[in-house]
Order: sequence, then C-alpha cells, then structure tokens
Amino acid sequence: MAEKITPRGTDYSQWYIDIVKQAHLAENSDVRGCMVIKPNGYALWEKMQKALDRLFKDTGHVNAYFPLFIPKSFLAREEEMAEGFAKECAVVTHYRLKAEKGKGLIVDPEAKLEEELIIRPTSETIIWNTYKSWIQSYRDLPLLINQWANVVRWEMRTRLFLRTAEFLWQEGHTAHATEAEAREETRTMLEVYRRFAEEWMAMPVLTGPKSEGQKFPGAVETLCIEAMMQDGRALQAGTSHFLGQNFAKAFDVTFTSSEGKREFAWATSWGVSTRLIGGLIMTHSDDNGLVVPPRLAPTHVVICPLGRNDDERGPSIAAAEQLAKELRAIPRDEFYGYEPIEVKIDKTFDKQPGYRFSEYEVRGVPVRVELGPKDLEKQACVVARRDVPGKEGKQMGVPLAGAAAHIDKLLREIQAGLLAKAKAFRDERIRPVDTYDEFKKLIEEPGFLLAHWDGTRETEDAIQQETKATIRCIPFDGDATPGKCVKSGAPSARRVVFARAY
RNA sequence: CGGGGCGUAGCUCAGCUCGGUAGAGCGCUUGGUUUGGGACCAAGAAGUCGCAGGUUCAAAUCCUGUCGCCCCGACCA
Repeated sequence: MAEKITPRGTDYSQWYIDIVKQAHLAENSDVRGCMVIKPNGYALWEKMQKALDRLFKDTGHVNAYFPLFIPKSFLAREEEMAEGFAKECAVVTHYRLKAEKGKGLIVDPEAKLEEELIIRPTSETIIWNTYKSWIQSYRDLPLLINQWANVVRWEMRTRLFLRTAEFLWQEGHTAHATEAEAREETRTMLEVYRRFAEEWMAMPVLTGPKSEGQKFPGAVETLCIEAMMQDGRALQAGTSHFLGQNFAKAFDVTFTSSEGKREFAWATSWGVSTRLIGGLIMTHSDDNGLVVPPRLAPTHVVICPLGRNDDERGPSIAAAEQLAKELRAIPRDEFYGYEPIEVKIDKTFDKQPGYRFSEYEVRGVPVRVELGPKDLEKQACVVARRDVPGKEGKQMGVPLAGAAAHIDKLLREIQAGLLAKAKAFRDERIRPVDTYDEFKKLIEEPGFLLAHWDGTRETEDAIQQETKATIRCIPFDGDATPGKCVKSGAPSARRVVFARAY
C-alpha cells in the first residue's frame, strides 16, 4: 500500500500537512485562514488545557472570561500595542443585516456602529479597562487571572495550528503592587510553561528574554520558551511578558498602597496557544505518522483483538476486555494527571489487521496491543510501542498476567525516551559561531546558532535581512562570556540564540 | 499588498488547444471471498463542470466579468 505521508526528508512542510491530515487533527475550513480542529486534534488541546489549568491553579490563578469585542479606542490607548496589532485586526462595523430582494442578505447601512469593535487579538486592553474598577487598594492585589479563549489575528499566510487567523489559547493577566512581584510572576509562569513543555509535551525548550526587536508590543520585557523542530527551525512555544506599568497608565489603574500613596499597578501577561499542537507534531512525529507523548495522549493504549471468525474473536475480545479492566485499575498518579489510563478496544474486524495497526500508528496512540488466537494459546499478547515505528516496536509474547503493569511501565519509559531523544536532537544542533561568514554558512543548516550580538536593533535587523535568522532568545543558562558581535564587531555581553523560525 | 497557479463526484485529478451523450483512481453502499503490517472480486449510488453574462443549432471547452482557494515573497503566538 502506498504511503500517504510524505517523508520528512522529501518535503518537511508537506510531511507536516500530511500528518495533520492523516491523523485527523485538523483541516482547512471554507473560511479563509481558519481551521477546523477535528476531534483528534481537539482531544490533544483538551489534554493540554487540563494539565496547564492545573498548573495555573496550583500557582494561585483563577479563570474568568472577558469579551470577544474590544472597542477600537481601547486598543488605541496603549500606543505600542496599537501599532503592533493594527495591521492584523478584524473589525466589526455594523450590528445588523437585512434581506434585500435579489441580493440576499446585505449589511444594513443604517446599522453602523458608533464605534467600531475589534475582535480581540489579545485582551490586555479590555482586561485592564476592567481592572480599573477592580483595583483600589493594595489589598486587591495581586490579581491573578487567566482566561481560555479564542483570538483573531488576520494573517496573510496560514499553516494549520502554527499560524491561523483564529486560534485558541489561554492568556493570563495579572496585576501586582510592586515591580519585583510582577517580574517574579513572569518568571513563575515561564517556569510553568517550561515544565509543561518538557514534562508533558516531552519538548525541550530554551528559556530567556526576547530581544527588543522580538518582544511583544506593549511589553517591557518578553520571556519565552523556544523549541527546536525536527527541521532545525525554531518555534516560539510560549511567552510571558512583564508589562511594567504601561497598561496601568493607559487605563489609569491605580491603588492605594499600605503607606497611603496612590500608585500604578504592575502588569504581566502570558500565553500559550494551539500552536503547541504544531510543536508537538514537529518534535516527535515520524514518517509513519503522529507520535504523542503518553502524558498528552487522549488514548494511551489501543487493544486490537484479532480473529478470523466469531469463534476466534469471542475469546480475543474477552481477553482484551480483561486487559483493559486491569489497565484502568492501575493506580492514578501524577503521571496520568490522576486519571485512569485511557484504553480503547478496537473491534473493527471488517478491516484488515494491518490496516488497523497502521491506522493507530498514524494517529500516534502510544501503545498498541495485538491479541489473537495465537497469543491466547500462550496466554500472551503483542505489545507495540509507537515511539519505535513499524514492526520493530513490537514485543511478542508478553504474558497477559503481567501485561497491564508492563504497559504502565512502558508508557512512562516512552515519555522519558521522547524527551531524551528530542533533547539529544536539539543539543546536537546548537552550535557556537564566531564569524559572520561562518554564521551565514551554518544558518543554511538545520539548527540554532549561538553568536555574539552587540545588542542593537540595527544589527539584529541587518542579520535578519541578510540571513532570515532572528534572535530567538537570550538564554538564561547560556554562555555569559563577553565577546565581539558576529556582525558588527562591537562588544557583546554574551551569546544569543539565532535561528530561522516558524 | 506584489508575483504565479487552480476551481469538473466526498477527495485527488483527466477532459478544454481543435465546442457535439460527464470521465478515471481513491473513498462510499451492497453481496461474497479474505484477515497477525494498509486485501480481492462483483454490482451500485454519486456532478447546476465556482458564479453571472455573452457567442453558437450546440459551451466543462471560446469570450467578458466576478467570486473563492492554493503556492511563492514582506509581517506574525
């Protein structure tokens, strides 16, 4: 049977599209730039939401919901943000349609809004406008709120999950009495993102601030987690912004301190989006299909009972059900998010076994169990691990008696293995460079470059113009030895990470 | 916003140059044979040929307009 997935080596972006399609994660909708997230894709998002939401709650945050519509004047209040987002806003100008004979529905010209409404590209403005009335005293602080929402950024070119006009995300918006506390919050949430990326997604990330040129409009400082995809390109996977008092000043959010003085509140915001699904795909998946780390897998184990007729199928199904029961009875712990192991029994006997196996491989279910008459003779089963594709990942003759415990252990092993593999892949592709010639040569190869940079916007822009590489982050744990800028030769405090990015 | 391409069955596309009964593969439905890595046979259902005009006895095909989508560049979680 012909492979439906383009190999990574042939065409990486086509491979990505094929994975999204074949694993039934999402598809382009008839609405330009917008995707339909299909059940398999949405299930991944739900797993991410659940884990992240727990981490947010554990760090003292609560959820709320703010309007989708933002009055244009709100967006205009904070100058940098207005400028940063102006070019990609969807604008609502009318509030009514009317039916007109021959023309169908038309926008009712008499229903023009006094003030246009912007579909939120991000919610700082509407939220800080609200915080104005919520914050009066230092006793109201800190205010630690998160919202799960959709946002719209009118992109010219889109790619499923990585860049679409509408996407789902969470945005945390906090208010603090002091600068130090707000700065600490941005670090705390960055650490939450780092943990989530590495411990749940098995996606290693670099952490650190963005350069001035790459930071979020309206932020004083943007911290990020930055991941390397299998083609060596960088993916900004999450950001945590220290917003200073910019929004407090724009929306006049002041509080009375314990000393009785009126002060502007300090702000942070932080977010991750459905883009993470793109990152997940491009970190682990292979030419056989999607690979999902067990901690984010909507289904951990699929059991395929086998048999040529009802006489053979009956016992296979019974054994499958017994194994499923034992798997579900495995004690719930942190690894599984205190939920039972998710087991699915596949009874589609009308399809070829090979077809069934391949289908679950394409969809990335971490462990598949094959259970047929030949196995039952030996009171055993076949256990296939998805992180080792094809037949090589099969372990024959696993005794049914200890199968559940074996699979539990295997799931943990797969999770750890995926992270280790991704980390090794990334670390091999991070290289220091000291001359611009070397830079220009190596940037053509997959991976990140560690180079000295003089800290100016001009140099950053020039490098980007000439090489298409951007500064991904100034890593916290990077080499802090001073040197000379790879481009200008001016003094540099430390090496920064350059890469071509998504 | 610049440059290129494409709209024909659920999907991928052929047919258009040179006008004349609407096609293939995959998928789907039914029946049968199969079944431990993407099976096979048979029968069947399925299309305002993107939309609107025009030319013509006759338009998927030619002409004009229009809408939409995809790809490549500049901007972006």
